[in-house]
Amino acid sequence: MNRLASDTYALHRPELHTALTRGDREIDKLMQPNPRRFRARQELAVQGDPLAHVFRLHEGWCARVRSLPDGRAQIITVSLPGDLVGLKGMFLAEQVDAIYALSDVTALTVEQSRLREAMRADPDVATRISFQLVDEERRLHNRVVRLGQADAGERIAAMLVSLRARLVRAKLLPQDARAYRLPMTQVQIADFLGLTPVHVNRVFRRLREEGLAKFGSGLVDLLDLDRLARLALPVQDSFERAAPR
Amino acid sequence: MNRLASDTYALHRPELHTALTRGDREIDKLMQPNPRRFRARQELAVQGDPLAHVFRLHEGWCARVRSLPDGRAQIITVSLPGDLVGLKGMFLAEQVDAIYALSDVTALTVEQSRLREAMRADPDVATRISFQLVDEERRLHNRVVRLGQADAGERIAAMLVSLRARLVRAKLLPQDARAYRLPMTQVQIADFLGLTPVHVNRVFRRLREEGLAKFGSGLVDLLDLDRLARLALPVQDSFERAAPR
DNA sequence: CGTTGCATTGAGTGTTGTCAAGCTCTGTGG
DNA sequence: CCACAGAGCTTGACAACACTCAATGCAACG
Repeated sequence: MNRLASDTYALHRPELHTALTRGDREIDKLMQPNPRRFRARQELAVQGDPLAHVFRLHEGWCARVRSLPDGRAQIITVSLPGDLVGLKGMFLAEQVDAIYALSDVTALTVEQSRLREAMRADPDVATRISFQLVDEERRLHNRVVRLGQADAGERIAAMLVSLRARLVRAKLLPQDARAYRLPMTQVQIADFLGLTPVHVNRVFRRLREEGLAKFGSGLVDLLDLDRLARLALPVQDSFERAAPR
Repeated sequence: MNRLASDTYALHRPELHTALTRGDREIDKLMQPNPRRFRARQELAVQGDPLAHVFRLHEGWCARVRSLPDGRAQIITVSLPGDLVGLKGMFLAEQVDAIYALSDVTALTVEQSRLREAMRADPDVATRISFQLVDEERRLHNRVVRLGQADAGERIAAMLVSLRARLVRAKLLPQDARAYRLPMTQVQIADFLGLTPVHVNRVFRRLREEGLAKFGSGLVDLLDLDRLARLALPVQDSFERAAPR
């Protein structure tokens, strides 16, 4: 079954579409049949671990976390179902970050070496992998812009809006959905945005008071999506999206 | 002539070494023979431009800049001689950032379409390109950690130390060099680090007063490299480096 | 029912930003 | 040779956004 929706690659080079679609399918074929399961708070990969395989997230969210010796921590990226996780490890000798389950997770796995071989044998697989890397890079660029320039309100608005957009792209939310499950604590959100939990909480309150969004029990409701989107830095990521699946 | 030094890929998967070396050479063969020249402050690519080719920086530095409608700007990455610039454009439909010459620049170019074809035809080229993307991603991860967690002093120290390391890796500086040309104004440094120029200046003064570094006329001198490195967040990028060349 | 993790709020502090002025240096034109 | 303009650097005084510390409430869970 091809899980790739027709417009998943929209806004990217159309001439790559067929190669990407096929490459994606080929990668799925390489995956080991039995998915691995992790509970929330478990680590899919440990900081320092060489990490022998690549994951395709099936259910649940996970985060790449860098912990500093003094206790600070930064969540670098959040991965959603459909994303390929751990590609970087195919090329680098060390795993410098932990990969952490934000919720219960199921994921398919493939040996790094197998995927590397497939990449050499099949140009479509190579294209698909490069595409995933480029897409992550695009999101990281946006993230750098926001961490560098946005204040707390803008950061939070941007996060809420862009996660929603990714979920929609990944067909995990209907086009017009306004609420979604956000399986992150305020502490984790703070680590993601480079703020303190206390301040995240205050901004949440403000958004609530101004009728922009509602929070509670792992759910967000973006009451006024337009104003939130305007609050978020006008960073070009209306097409922020999860990896195709 | 193979400009690839033997240990350029050190700390990365050794089994990739030959593929990377050969892929790198093949990419060089695709480059158009006559280099393009840009003056400092000129744009190699304009925000919005579709950007038809990929650059290999030969001399000079350039920066990827995102400008916001309200006047804020963020320098997302800095590229040094040897780096491949504009790979992302091979996959994405729009150029959302400008690429800006920080100094006078000469660069070789290759048509995007040609490089894409080579990527499909030659697995080593694909490996080399994926490697470059992974390497950029690694640096972006470090950047996110610093923008999220580091204070002004840590950010500046990290920048000085890591640029030095990249120059050394690219063989543009001897292993033990302490001073180097930094072709960026304090305003540009501020935009790179997400600080204000005024504050950058204050931190520079502090570093000067404490005998950690000296600044002047486009030159930095890292007087006390050890202490600077300790000041910088202990982010694992002692192997921060420019792309191989 | 304690305990534990998470959310919430207040009061006070501090790092960084804002505004504004003056400085140095360089190049240019009178 | 001097006057001037412009770009970049430097500094001070003040304001603000975000952080720290601390306490409380509130679930979920053993």
